[in-house]
Amino acid sequence: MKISKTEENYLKVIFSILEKGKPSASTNAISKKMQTSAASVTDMVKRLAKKKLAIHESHKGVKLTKRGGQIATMLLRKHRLWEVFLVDKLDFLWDEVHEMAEELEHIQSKEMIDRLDSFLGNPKFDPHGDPIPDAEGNFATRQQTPLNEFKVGEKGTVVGVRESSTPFLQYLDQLDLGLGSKVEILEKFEYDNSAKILLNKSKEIVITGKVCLNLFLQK
Amino acid sequence: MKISKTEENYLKVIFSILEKGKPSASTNAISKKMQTSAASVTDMVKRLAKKKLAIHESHKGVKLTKRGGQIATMLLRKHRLWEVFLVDKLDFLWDEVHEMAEELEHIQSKEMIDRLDSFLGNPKFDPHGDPIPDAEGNFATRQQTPLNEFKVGEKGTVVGVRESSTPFLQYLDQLDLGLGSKVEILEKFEYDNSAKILLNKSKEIVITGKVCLNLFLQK
DNA sequence: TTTTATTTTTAGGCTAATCTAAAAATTTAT
DNA sequence: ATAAATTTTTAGATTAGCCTAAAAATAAAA
Repeated sequence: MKISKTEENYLKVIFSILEKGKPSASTNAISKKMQTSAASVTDMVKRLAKKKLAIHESHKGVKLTKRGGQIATMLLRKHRLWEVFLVDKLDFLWDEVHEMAEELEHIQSKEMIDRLDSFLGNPKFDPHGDPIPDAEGNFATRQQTPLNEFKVGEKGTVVGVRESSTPFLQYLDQLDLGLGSKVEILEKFEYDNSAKILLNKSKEIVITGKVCLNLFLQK
Repeated sequence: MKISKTEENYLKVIFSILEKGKPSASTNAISKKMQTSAASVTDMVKRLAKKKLAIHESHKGVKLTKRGGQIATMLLRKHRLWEVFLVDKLDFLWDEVHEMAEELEHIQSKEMIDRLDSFLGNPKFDPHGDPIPDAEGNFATRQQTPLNEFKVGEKGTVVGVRESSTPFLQYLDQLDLGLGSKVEILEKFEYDNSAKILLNKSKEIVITGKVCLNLFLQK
């Protein structure tokens, strides 16, 4: 059975909602992420259910079947491997690759993606620190904590970002605060959740609460 | 103006027909190559004409506008560069890459393809010996002659194939007669256009008229 | 607990790309 | 030059994916 690019995009969005711990993805949540009307979502969800990729109970949101989840996972694998390719081999910056990977992730061949994986040296994380599923769909796990949960005096290394929008990533580049940066918390300001940090043992900077919330560090 | 994948495929097919020296591409010729009905072709050709990508006079076939030709050329560029990537970097065989390249050629970013070009070392020919247009759309030319036009005693190097179907390429692999092979014509048999050749200065083999017709050599 | 607000679904329509069958135009052959 | 064959176009239908507007179901508030 053939799965269209559009269907794949819905599976990805549903997967990303379920991944956040929700028991099911609501029509509205999906329509917001997909930038389509709620009516279109209902349409598509029924089609996915008919293809045994999703489970849909009227007015109760949608879940993915095992197969639906596998497809979504392979899309993440492809997306993230292509991002590594674009950054490592074609020298793009981490904030430039998302759109291209959105297209590349729909290329079919499993053999190709497995070879790409090994060509890239079987990376475990993409340029934003997100884990890359292996050929069987297993994600690497890593002990990581959002910066806002760190206490004064604690140290860590930036290993991921919660959000990978271009403006946020460019802002991090400006701060010189990319993946691999060493951070020590010097002060925390409760009234706006900002913090003063020592960056790479050399530079003291103040970062906002939003940045603290969106950076993942390994202690 | 957005151009769909389907429209791109039509442009490619029309371009390939015009490339063979035809003054215009007929509805029937296009429908055969596209595996669709003639009626669908008429429909699409009108759409392409409305978008100023093609010129269509009823019952007189279709030509491409400058822009239509440019788009087709960029598709060839993308297709052939991806084929080089798949063979040189991911170690696929020359007969395995066509289908994957058919998908990859529709990825948009011009910046990406230019970087891919330089990552691959600006190759001038793809794994089948077909010329790769540069970023401005210029094709490399090369003095090449089909093997059937060679005379007894003449020598040459295989630089291209007229047809790149999987069975033909696999057959060439079996004969050990890939790109770069050195060939000397020992005998020509007129009754069926077959020939006896000395391959790589070491092995004498007989090849059929069809093979002679489909191999391009540089003298 | 009834009213109000929100969410979801249904109904009906649109466009791109396809099809088959039939009509019109062109080409080939007698 | 007219008939026959072929090619091309038109007409009308279909499917996927989308829309808006209205109806139905559920959740929130008074």
